[in-house]
Amino acid sequence: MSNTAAHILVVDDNRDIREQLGRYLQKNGLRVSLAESAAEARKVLAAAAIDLVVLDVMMPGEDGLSLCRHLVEAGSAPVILLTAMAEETDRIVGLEIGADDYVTKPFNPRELLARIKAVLRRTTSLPPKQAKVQEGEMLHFDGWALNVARRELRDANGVSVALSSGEYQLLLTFLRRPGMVLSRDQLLDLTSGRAPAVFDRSIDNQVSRLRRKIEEDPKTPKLIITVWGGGYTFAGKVSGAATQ
Amino acid sequence: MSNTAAHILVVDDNRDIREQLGRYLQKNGLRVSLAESAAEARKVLAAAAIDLVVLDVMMPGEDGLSLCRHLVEAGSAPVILLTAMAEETDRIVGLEIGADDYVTKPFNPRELLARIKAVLRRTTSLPPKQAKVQEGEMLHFDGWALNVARRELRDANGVSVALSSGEYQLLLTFLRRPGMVLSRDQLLDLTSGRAPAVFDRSIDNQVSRLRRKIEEDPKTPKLIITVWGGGYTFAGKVSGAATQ
DNA sequence: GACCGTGGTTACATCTTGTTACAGAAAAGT
DNA sequence: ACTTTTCTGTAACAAGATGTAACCACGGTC
Repeated sequence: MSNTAAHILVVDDNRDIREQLGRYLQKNGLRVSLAESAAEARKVLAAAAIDLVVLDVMMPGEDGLSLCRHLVEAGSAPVILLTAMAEETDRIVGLEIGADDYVTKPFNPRELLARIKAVLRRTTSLPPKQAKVQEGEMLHFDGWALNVARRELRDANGVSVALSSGEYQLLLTFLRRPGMVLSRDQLLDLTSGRAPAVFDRSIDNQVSRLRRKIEEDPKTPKLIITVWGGGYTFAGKVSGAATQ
Repeated sequence: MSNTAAHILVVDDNRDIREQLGRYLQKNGLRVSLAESAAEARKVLAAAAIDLVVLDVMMPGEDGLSLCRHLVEAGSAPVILLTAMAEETDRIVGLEIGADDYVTKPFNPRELLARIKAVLRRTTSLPPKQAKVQEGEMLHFDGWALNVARRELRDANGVSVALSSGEYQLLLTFLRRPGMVLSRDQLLDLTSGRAPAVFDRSIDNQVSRLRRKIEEDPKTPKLIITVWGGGYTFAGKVSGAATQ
């Protein structure tokens, strides 16, 4: 869980609701931004790191559902829908589109807060893209030391080993998620943000190249372990891990 | 995302609800297990890889909320609560405890399905059951030592024996449930999450392969014992057993 | 433009795992 | 006890996944 308060964006065309809700959330320890339209919301999203969006479905101009779909597809932030309609259809549509939750108006702010926290708990339990690099952050594993800011890897004797940016990115991705099995698609997304091609073997190759540099015996890897049919996992002990 | 259907556990003391819901979910491509009490649910959870639990809050015996709390704390599986009460208090309590969502009875199965999918989408985006492997967790049995984090098996002399992913997974499954008789279907589910094929002998083969590596005399196994007509059981003494 | 490092693609050897087949073992039937 | 049926062990095979060398395109340098 992050040590800084989560940043919530409230999108609602009704000023009263928007501001009252904003105050309530702020009072409960959250950082809050407000937007009165989908267009304004997009601007905020582009300019700030938003952890969660509370979104009114019914708004003039661009529909809330459309913005919701966009957010989900882009994976930018989890969404809780506000809907004035008690009709199931709309709520279900919202969830099917991929909203993380919804609340019907009129809503109890305490309930909305609980739902926000529930969604955040799931969402932030595993970091999204990549956290910002701490100043001078060092990651140690199996005798190696990675200086994150300098992108420099040194062995137990302090000898520097050059990493290409792809190798660095891959290693960092592993070190931030030790013990977790990451699929090739996830690795591709996390290292380069690229979508997988049909027969994409680029990750396999990067893994092979990285192993050649950090494994004692690349033929029997002890650090980057293959999970057959699943991907790869980093099996080494990582210390100085970033609290992300 | 997994390539196999998600496995849902429905816990409700009302037989009609339980079975109707089970059928509905199954018809919609999910694998389903049923339990009529919290106690039964715990058994199923120990014996199968459950991806999500749909849980009635009000049940005789152990309260649903108590089981829910346990599940959330252990990180075993996400939970959707079923509550008969429309009262906000209970719903909020459920969310505050850490349930991933709730649905009030009487519920629309289609909505529940949408919610299940929404929760699974979040949950499976990064592997779930993957519970936190204890740092340096070691499992010892019959002179062997399995380092869980490193996926490394060593014999009494410290000689490392290479295990394939499947063998490791199978061994871990046994070690976590010593003395318990596990059917082939359960083992298949627990090791790979796969549903059994019609004449599925893959587990037999994996057992055979694992025996070849860890049994002194694979012809007369002492550790992985066949239960005729029942499955297999691990007969060795396991120490350093994990909280699972 | 030649040179170089990087990283994706291709190709092929190798490894892993599920399937099949058949022999043997255990239970059930007679 | 003998036969039949069912289940299990495992060798052999095949499909699919992975490791990696080799190749090539691209962008940056000099």
